[in-house]
Amino acid sequence: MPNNQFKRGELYSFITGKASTAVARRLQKNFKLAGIEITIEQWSVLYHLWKEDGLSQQQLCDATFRDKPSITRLVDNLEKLKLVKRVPSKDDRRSNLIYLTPEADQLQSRTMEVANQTLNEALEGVTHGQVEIAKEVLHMVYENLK
Amino acid sequence: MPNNQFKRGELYSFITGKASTAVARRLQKNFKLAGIEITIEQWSVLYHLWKEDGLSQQQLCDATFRDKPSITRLVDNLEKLKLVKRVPSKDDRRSNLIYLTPEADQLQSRTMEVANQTLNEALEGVTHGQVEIAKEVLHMVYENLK
DNA sequence: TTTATGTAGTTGCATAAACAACTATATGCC
DNA sequence: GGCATATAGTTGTTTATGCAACTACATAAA
Repeated sequence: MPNNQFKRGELYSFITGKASTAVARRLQKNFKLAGIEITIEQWSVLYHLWKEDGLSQQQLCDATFRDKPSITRLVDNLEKLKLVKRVPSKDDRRSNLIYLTPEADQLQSRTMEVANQTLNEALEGVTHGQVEIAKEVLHMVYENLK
Repeated sequence: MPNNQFKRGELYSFITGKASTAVARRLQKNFKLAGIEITIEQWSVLYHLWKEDGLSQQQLCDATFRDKPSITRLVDNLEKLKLVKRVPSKDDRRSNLIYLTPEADQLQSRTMEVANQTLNEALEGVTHGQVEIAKEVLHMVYENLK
């Protein structure tokens, strides 16, 4: 079924490229326009900390689908920006718990607003039903490969 | 509609993260298992050159949705690997035309086979109709933000 | 023909990813 | 207790991205 192969190939390029790149760049641009000087990778870490503070680096790895070195360096950079603090865990001395600073708390509402606006831009003209199916497909792709 | 917001937020994370990361990692792993020693970014450039040889770097930018510095460096690395050659254009002396080497030609069939296998793994259990809708959504997202 | 403006490509800098090798601490078993 | 093994986090190296500044060439208008 060569025709189907070709169409799948297109999906492939969408999944790995075009759409996610476009979303990432627009989000970064909108952060900058709003005067929010963080990267989207840093944002993806803060996003989980805003939901629940004091996560370990390993928990951040699981939440953000990154490996340990990536989280080490993202936390390094967030610490440099004074947005988080590493606090050694008392229960397990190998482990750091990551806490938000007041500066990071201040950033939350503006940042989430920009993210929501960007999402609305991205999904303009897309129906709720289409979104549900796209989510299902992307979820199945993830489950197939994780 | 806060419930819908939340569900959109999930799509967001799928588009920018989970699924595309999983696909990229699996593809890289499968290349390595097959003894194909290129990165998926290099592959995405070769992919277009296999379709049509002698593209300019600007045409590769458009085809791969990368900026010019990214293509400059990908072509640098592909040249180091002796997979492509820069040939100055005679029509426009600012422009390089990128040609595949015999080594790159040799790589094509194995590489495309691995890519197709990986795509089949990724889409296992996903129907043709679902794929079409996911493509449509990702395309609209891209068009909304490009 | 000169000048302005646009386009192709390169370079420098900061951030991030994948992978491998490493240290330190915890846990489970003899 | 003491040893093997697992887990949390760090560091080094290579590759890649985004942005800004730059060079060289092309084109169009005065």
